[in-house]
Amino acid sequence: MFALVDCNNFYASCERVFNPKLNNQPVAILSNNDGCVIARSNEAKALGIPMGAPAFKYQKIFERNHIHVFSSNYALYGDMSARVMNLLSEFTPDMEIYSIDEAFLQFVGYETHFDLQKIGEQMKQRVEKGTGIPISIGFAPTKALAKVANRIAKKFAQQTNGIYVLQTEKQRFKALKWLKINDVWGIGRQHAIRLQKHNINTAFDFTQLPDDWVRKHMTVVGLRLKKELEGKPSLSLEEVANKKAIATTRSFDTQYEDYQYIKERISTFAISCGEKMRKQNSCCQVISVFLKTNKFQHNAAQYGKSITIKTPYPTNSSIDLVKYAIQGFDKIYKKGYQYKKAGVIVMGLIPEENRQLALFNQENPKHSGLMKQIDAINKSLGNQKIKFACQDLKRTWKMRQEHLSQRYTTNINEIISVL
DNA sequence: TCTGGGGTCCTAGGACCC
DNA sequence: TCTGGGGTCCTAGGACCC
Repeated sequence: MFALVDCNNFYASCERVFNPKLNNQPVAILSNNDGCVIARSNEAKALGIPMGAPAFKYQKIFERNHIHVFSSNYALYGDMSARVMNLLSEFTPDMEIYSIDEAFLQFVGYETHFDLQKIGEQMKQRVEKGTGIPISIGFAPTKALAKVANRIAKKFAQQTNGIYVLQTEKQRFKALKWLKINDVWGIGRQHAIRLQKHNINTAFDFTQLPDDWVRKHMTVVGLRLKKELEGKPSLSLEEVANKKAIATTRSFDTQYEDYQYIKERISTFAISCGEKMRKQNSCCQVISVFLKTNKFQHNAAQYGKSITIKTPYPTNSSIDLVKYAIQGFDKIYKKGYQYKKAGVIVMGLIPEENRQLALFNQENPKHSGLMKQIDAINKSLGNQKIKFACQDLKRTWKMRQEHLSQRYTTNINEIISVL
């Protein structure tokens, strides 16, 4: 059996742990740059704040309804997530951290020997007592059905108390007939539209389609999903943690045309990718750079391009990354456009220790030691203490974060105080 | 004025190999 | 008349997730 554990309104719950006044109050969390709403408490959902709502359009509604608005505080959410995951891992060695607020747990052989409902109650208690974060749990024979069970646990929290075990065929039929097709995990907007055209309106309808049709229109991904919903496990637990691609991309505070400005941003993004790679001991073999104008500015000239560059040898040296990123940038930058967003993505990641050496092109052997020192200093003295000369040394680029809460759990100066 | 960021997987098609 | 067969690797683009 699989369990899908999901933190309820995770970001909003994190804010509430350290600010109990927010309990039973509407809370909304904004994306980077305070752009749009990416998380809502139940109260905020009830007030009709949709996911992805642009903050500036909803300003009045926030005020009128006394909605507590926060900027994203990833230092806090990331740390709280690690605590939740840590507690969950006490219950089984087989765990896949699926996202910042979700994990799949596998219980092999438990169904005959243990009462899953009881285990669920223990997990819930442990996490809520240990972190203050409320969770919902769905148990089922496959991952996709565990997702369904979790949805039921949450939707009917009054009856389920946040835990639902989906085990019998009767339960499965009932659940699939209840679940709308566009709410199925793995069915996005495009597929939902096509399926609805064919009069497929529930998860159950979907499982009645012929395999060939699903395979043809939705590839093996769709077919696997169908099997999963039928109760035949087709997705396994994926415990490996290392990422296959790493990205640093940002929207700018406003539009920029200036070559030097954007070049500095690209350099900083490349350096950030280097830091992230070194953290997981990876090197990249490919680096990709993109930039684009503001797609919402309909009367302005639009331009967007990306370019992919192979590095001559696998690297995670910020010095090299900046060099190749700028080479790419020079090729795609065009004068005369108002740029709003850019990014650097590194791909083809391989473990640092077994990289293939090149015959003629070698990484400067001094880089690796240098990077280690820079990382160590930045870690102990604060991020960005050491910058590269290609970065803006005077101005510190800042995201708009007007409603940021404290880093209660990761910074000693911002620890909660009791008066 | 203001509209996020970071991921995964799959397929088709082209270039290339023997 | 008939012009092979079996691969790999890479990339762009599309779908999806949180």
